[in-house]
Amino acid sequence: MTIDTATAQQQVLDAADALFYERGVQAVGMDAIRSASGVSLKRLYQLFPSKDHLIEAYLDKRDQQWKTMLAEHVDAATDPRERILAVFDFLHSWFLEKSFRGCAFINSFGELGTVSPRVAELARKHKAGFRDALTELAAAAGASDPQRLADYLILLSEGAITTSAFSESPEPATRAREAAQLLMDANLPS
Amino acid sequence: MTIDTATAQQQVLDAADALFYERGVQAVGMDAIRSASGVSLKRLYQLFPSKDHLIEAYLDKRDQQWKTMLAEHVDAATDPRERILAVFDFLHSWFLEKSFRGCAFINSFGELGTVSPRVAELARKHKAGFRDALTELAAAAGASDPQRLADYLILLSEGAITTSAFSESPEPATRAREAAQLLMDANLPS
DNA sequence: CAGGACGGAGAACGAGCGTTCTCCGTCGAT
DNA sequence: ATCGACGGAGAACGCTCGTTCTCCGTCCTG
Repeated sequence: MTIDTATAQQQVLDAADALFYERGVQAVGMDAIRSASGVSLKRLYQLFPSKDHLIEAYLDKRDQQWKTMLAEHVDAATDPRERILAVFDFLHSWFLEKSFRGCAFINSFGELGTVSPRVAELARKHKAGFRDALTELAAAAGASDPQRLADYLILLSEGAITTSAFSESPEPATRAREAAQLLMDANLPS
Repeated sequence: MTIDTATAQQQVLDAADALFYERGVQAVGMDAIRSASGVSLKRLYQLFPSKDHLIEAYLDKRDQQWKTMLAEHVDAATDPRERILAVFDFLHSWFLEKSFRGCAFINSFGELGTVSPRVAELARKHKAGFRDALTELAAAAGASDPQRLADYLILLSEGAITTSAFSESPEPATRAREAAQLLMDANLPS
């Protein structure tokens, strides 16, 4: 049976996403992706000329997904402080996913950061995007030094992500939320 | 020339430590360790029966080293609050090392956490040790809920480690130190 | 001095990887 | 109905890896 290009691409990307995220990029072979996606190797290499291309597409997809889900949580709140706290509610719901295995960018960077400039760049871009979003939220909440508050929030978020991945518990998100509240008390007016 | 067992073991472990940490465990072959250590493959396998054993020894070494350096920084201070802040001074000096590449346990866990229970266990043990140390410091500082304060400090520390690894800057340590100070103001008496 | 245990250098082996190729069946165009 | 472009299944290729083996020189022991 022949599969049309768009859905084949989708199936490959979905399979790659699940496998790369669960086992790490290096531990997953192209054969495993072919089996999981049901797309033949030949077609797979027509869609993505090399494994590196597929890894990039995987990270791109993760970045977009992450941004979308974050925005959904944040935009559900209107009060500026609540919008900041929504970041940690987002993390909490993320940590509850059965497949949660930490941040794909941290993991990939740990694996390939020194050897693949492209992966390092994508990881940095992802984190920069997060920092920009937090800075904007901090500014909207009236922080006198939005970048500084954003940096604090980043530390809590990144810490929660890795701690939750290790402990296999969503609790770090609620702890981070508490700490964020205390830091906002110290860094926001009234 | 023949090398005595103890120094051969040391050379292998040093080479493995440098290479594993820099490039990740999976990306480094036994041949690279043999070249870097100057110990023949045969002897290498007498000292460490498999690569897995060597990885464990590498993580053990990192754990001990890390604990020792942390203790040195903390014990240089006497005031309980200063002893907590010394944790972040330690991180800062660590981040300044040219070879700094994030936390070896986070990196290894990202690579092998799902496939090697031994690595996962060692990583969890390392982090548990850090948490115990912070809890003790928080208790000594008179925190009403030492575990809670310790959890906040862990989030800041882990966040600083990964953020610094990404940004290749030691600044996250000073930001984490600031945030820790604010959180201590909110969680410690007087 | 003879024998043998040991270590070094690196070849060898079997497995797995990323990537390409072969073979064959299908299907649309003329 | 015939031809040709295309896709699927998976074999094949070249490489690298973890691990073992072979060969040879060295040095300690009697």
